[in-house]
Amino acid sequence: MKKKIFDTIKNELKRDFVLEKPKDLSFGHYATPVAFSLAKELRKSPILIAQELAQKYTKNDIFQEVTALKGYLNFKLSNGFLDEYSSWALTHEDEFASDKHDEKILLEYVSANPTGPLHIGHARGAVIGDTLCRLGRHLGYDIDSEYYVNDAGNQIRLLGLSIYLSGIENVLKEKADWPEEYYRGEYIVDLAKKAANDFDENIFKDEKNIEILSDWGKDMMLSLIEENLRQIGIEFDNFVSEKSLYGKWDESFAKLQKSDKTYKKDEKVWIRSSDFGDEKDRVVVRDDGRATYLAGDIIYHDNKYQRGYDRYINIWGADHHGYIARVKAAINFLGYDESKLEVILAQMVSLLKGGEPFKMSKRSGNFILMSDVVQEIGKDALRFIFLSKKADTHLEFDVDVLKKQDSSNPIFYINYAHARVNQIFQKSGKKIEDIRDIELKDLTPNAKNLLFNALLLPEVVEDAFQSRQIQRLSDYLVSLASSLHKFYNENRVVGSENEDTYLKIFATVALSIRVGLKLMGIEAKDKM
RNA sequence: GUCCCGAUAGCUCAGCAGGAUAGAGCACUUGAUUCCUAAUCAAGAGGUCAUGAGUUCGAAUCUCGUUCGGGACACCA
Repeated sequence: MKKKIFDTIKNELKRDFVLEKPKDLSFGHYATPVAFSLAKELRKSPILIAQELAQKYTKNDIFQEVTALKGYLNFKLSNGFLDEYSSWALTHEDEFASDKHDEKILLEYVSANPTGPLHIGHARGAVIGDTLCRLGRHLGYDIDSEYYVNDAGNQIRLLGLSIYLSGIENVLKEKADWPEEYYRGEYIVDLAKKAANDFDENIFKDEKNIEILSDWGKDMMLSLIEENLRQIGIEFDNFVSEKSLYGKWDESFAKLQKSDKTYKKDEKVWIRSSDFGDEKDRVVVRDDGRATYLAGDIIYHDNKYQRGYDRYINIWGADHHGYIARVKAAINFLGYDESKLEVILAQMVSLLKGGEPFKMSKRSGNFILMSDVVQEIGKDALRFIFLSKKADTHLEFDVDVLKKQDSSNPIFYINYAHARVNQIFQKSGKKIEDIRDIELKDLTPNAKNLLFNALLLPEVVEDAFQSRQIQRLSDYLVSLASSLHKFYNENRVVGSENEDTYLKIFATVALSIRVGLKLMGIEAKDKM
């Protein structure tokens, strides 16, 4: 809708301009302050310019009225335009708010270490990533989602060791000698017991078995993580194992060396990441010849770029921010365009319940499990809360609020609007097919504005994806639901002379809510 | 010390490449139900947009400084 209007206006204007929505719909549906920027060039008052411009749009099917007010140019859409669009949308639900784009995107998210179940912080990145994926695909982007599995290195050995020691204590009932760092938490004990069952108790009697337990534990954790993800409606296209890429190190390393951005110092190999704003250069190969953790990411990104996407999006926890510069540097040194990589940082989450804040820490064992929160408030509420706040702000929320069944709980409020429309249709005894092609006549300003709001979904979806600001979609749905509730309270639908007209508008509202929620991974309810 | 993110109503947060009178929800006060679910709606009250300067027709929004809060600063992954 916006695109069409933009083009129509541009046809006359023949220059770039900003199209915005006025604060108050009584001004118009769209507006532009273009006269202000023209004022300087033309050396005329913006008020006059706006008046002259408004004249140009008198003959037009899309606009009912174009007016100039205090220098602003306001466009009021015609009933016919909105009506036609509404009819189309109601018969093309799957295509509504969709689009076509050519870009191929690789979206990497979650990528939590397979050393424990997902905690609430992981869930935020997971939900944001999954929703971006849904939005992008609906808009016609070709997106692959990917989970990078850190299945090599110390933390995996630490997992095996933790299971091993836990087995000694909890299965063999002997005293174990715990090192300073190890994984805590119930799940380690569970793993130890399961290991005793799957293998044999004797596995805890020889330190050589730690390696076996590491590998086995990693697999167990990965399938637990996949199960956690399924709980909130997330499935990945690919899982890429860090370990499996290690064989390619020589190849990637050779590319790096060609760039003359590597050098040897103190028997180690460094990359000049400080050229890219990193605090200092980083070691990629230690003096004993072993590659560092960064090497893993270098191979992985080499691998990603070899697969030839137009754009790469990584969603990382905020604690990884220091990593962006060095990974981008490495990508550049490998000979690729690092600007194709976009990193979204998901900030920390604090959870409240009864006013008590929890801090989470993966190592300490007192982190909040995502699955516990899902159990408390359900998948939909969890998804919604993460999608209703900007990724880059710290988020604090109270689980008790999301359990409430009233307007303080936004997901409930939206669903209620959707269910309400459904109930009204049932009362009226009509179906969408009965009213979707009728002509809307004599629309009151309020009815027209409600319809207009419902038809905004496509541009909101586009904007939410392009700007990676998903909260714009959730905000929109809340305000659309609010408009519906308001209209419902002011107007009787069933039995009124406007019944069909209102049903059609309501159906359009419900359509936007349903499609919008679906893109957020939430199924709209027909009944509360 | 360096870097990243933030600071908007009592609380939790929006504010869309600067634009019309600063928004929502919660909480608070008041009102609406013989009628489609009042699980809702309406009205009221509540703000020096942390702070100082700059840019310009115009700043919550852009730039710089300051203050406060959170986080990150491994040859660990």
